[in-house]
Amino acid sequence: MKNKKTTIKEVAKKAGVSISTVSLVVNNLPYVSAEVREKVTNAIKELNFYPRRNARGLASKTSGNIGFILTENHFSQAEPFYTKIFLGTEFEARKHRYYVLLTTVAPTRTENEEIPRFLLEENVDGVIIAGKIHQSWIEEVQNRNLPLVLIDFEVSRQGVSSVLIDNAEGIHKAVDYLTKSGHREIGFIGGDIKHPSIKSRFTAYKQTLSEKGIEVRQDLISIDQTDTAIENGFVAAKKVMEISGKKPTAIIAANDAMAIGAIRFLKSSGYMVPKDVSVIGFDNVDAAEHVSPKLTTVHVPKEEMGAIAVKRLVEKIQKIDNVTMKTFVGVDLVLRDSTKVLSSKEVIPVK
Amino acid sequence: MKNKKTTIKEVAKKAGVSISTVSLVVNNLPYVSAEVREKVTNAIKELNFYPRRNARGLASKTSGNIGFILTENHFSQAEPFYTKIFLGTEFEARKHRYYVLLTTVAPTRTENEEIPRFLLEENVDGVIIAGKIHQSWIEEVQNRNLPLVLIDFEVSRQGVSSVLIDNAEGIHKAVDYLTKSGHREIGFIGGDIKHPSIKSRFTAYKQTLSEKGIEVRQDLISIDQTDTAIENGFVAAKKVMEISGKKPTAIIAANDAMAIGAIRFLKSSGYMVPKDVSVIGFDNVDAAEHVSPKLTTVHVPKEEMGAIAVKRLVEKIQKIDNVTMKTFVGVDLVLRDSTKVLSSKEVIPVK
DNA sequence: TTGAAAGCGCTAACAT
DNA sequence: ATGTTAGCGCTTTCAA
Repeated sequence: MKNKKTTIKEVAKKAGVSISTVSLVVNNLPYVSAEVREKVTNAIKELNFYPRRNARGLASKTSGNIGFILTENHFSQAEPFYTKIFLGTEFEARKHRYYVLLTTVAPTRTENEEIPRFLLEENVDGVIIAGKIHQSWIEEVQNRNLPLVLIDFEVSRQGVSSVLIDNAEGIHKAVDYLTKSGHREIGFIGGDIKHPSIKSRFTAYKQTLSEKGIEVRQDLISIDQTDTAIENGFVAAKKVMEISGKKPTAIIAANDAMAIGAIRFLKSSGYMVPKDVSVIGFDNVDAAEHVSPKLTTVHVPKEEMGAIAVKRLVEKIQKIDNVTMKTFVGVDLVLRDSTKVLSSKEVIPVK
Repeated sequence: MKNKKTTIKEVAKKAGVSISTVSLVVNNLPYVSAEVREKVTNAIKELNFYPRRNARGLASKTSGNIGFILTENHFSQAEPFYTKIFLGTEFEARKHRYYVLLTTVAPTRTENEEIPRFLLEENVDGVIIAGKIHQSWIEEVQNRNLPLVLIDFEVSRQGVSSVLIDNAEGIHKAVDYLTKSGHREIGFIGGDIKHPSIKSRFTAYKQTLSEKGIEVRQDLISIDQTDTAIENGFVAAKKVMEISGKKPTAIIAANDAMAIGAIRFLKSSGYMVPKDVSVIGFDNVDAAEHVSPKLTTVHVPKEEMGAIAVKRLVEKIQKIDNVTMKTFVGVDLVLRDSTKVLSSKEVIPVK
C-alpha cells in the first residue's frame, strides 16, 4: 500500500556509490567507469527508479515542456487548421521527450490581459506561437529569454524563427492548372487580408496572372471580408458573380472555408460547379474531401508544420542550432471534382 | 539583461516578513492579518513575483498537470472524435489551472511497452483515459494512487469514474424518428462490436425495435466489421442491401463514418439517399454537415464530455468529491437531409 | 573517475 | 498570527 517512489538516494545506497554518480549515469554523462555504470544501472532496474520531473526541474532549471500559444479565434471548432498544427506539435514533442502546454490568448492585447501561466511559472523551455498574433506576446516570450518559433506568421526580429507555407507556390500551381485547363477569367475571393498568408496568396494570384499575360480584373476580386469563414466565402462569391462584367469561369478562394462558402452560393444561385464555375480552395482541410463536389485545393501539410516547428525549437533549446531562420513548407495542388477542364492546352494529369 | 526571476525570499525581505507568511498569502490561506496580507501583496506586485511551478511541485508533491491517455488508433486523423474530446479537456483544464499532458499507447499491451513518461516522472496529479483501452493501463494508473476518469469506456473497478454517452437514448431517438416517419424495415450496420459504445448502440437498436413490435431481422444487420471506418460502412451497407430479402428503407449506422461509407455505397449502386434509403449516423462529427446529403445523426457533445471528465477528475484530485460515479451525457437527434418521411404517423418537427 | 556538499525555490510542520 | 526550520529529490560545482 505504501507507494513511495524510490529516490536517487536509495539507488546510490544499493549501488554503493554517491548520488552524484547515479545522477551521472541517469543523465548518460561521461567520466563514469564501465563497471560503476553497470552497478548503478542494475540498481536502477531493480529499484525501478525514475527521476522526478519536478526535482530535476528545480535543480536544473528546466521544465521539459514546450508552450504553445494560439489566439482564441484560431482555436475554435470552425478552425481545424491550427488544431491540426497543434496536434502535429504534440506528436513531434513526444519524440523529443517534451510535453506541450497549450494556452490561448485574446486576439487583441488589452491592458490587464493575463500572461500565459506557463510563462509566469517558468514552466516551459521554449515557445511556439501559431498564427497572427499581437506583437507584444512575442516580446513577452523573448523578454524571458525563451526560444521562440512562429508558425504561419512572421516578424522581423532577431531570434524569431518561422515555419511558413509556400503560399506563392500554391497559388502559382492553382493558377497554372486553371490556365492550362483553358480558364482565363479567374476570380479571387479572400478575407482577413492583412494576415500574412492570405496577403501572399492574393499577391501571388495577381502576379501569376500578370506573368501569364492575363489582365487582373478588379471586378473578379473580392477581398474585403473581415474573416475567412464559410459565410464570408458565400458573400464574396456572390459579389464577384453579381458585380463582374464577363463572369469568371473559375474562382480561387483564399482558403477552403471560403471555397466551400463559394460553392454553396454558386449552387444556391443555379450555377453548376464545376460545369459553370470551377472553384479551388487552399489548405486541404478534412471537409474538402466531404463536400460535394469534392474540393480541388492546395494541400498544406499542417501536422508537419507543427512537427517542424518543434524540431526547430528543440534545436534552439538544446543549443544545437540557434540560427534565426524561416522554413517554407512546400504545397501541392490536389485535384478533385470542383474544377473543370475547358480546353486542355497541355496534357493534364488527372488522378 | 539579467533576467533572474524574483523569489519568495526577496518578497519576504521587501515586505519585512518571513517566507512562510508570503507562502500563506500566495496560496490564499487564512490566519494572515489583513495588514500583513496587504504588505505582502504589495511586495508581490512591486517585485512581480510568481512562484515557480517546479519549486512548488517539489515541495508539495503536485505537478499541476493532468495526464491524458489515448490509444494510437484513436488519435489519428481519421478519428476526429477523440481529438474533440481531448480539446474539450484542454479548455476545461485551463479553467482549473491545470495543463494537460497528452500521450498515446499502443492498442495492445506488449511486454516491454513503454509506460507513459508522465507517470514515471510523477508529473501528473490525475489521469483521464479516453476510449477502449487495455485493462493493464488502468491498473498502471491506479497502482500509482492517481485519480482516474474514463471517457467513453467503463470498467467495474472501485474508484474508476466514467463519462459515458447515453447510447441507448440516442438509438432510441433515431429508431423512434424512423418508425414515426413510417419506416419498418430498419437496418443496422456496425463494427468493432466489442467496444462498449458500439455494443450498447446495437443492443438498443434491437431492443427499441422489439419494444415497437417490429421484428429484428438478421438479414438487415451487419456488425462483423473489425473497425468503424468509412470503408467498413461501405462494405457493411453492401452486405445488408445485397443479402437482405425485403430491402431496408432505412439504415442506422454505429457511427458517422460508417454512415458516410454506407451513403457512398448506396449512391454508387444507384440507390438514392434518402429517397430509396434513409441513413442515420451517430456522433455528429464535422464531416456530417459537409457530406451530401447532409447526414441526419445523433449529436454527441464531445468537447463537453472532455470538460466533464476534467471536472470530475479535479474534484477527485482536490478531494472535493471522491465518489466513484458514471456520468451519462445526453444526446440529440439532428435532422438533416439523409432521412425521408415515408408516411408521417405523427407530427414530426423538422427544423 | 568519484564523492561531498551546496543549493534550486518552494511548502509544511512545528514553535512561538 | 507569524517565524523557524527541515526537507522535497534532484543537479552541479568543487575537491579529492
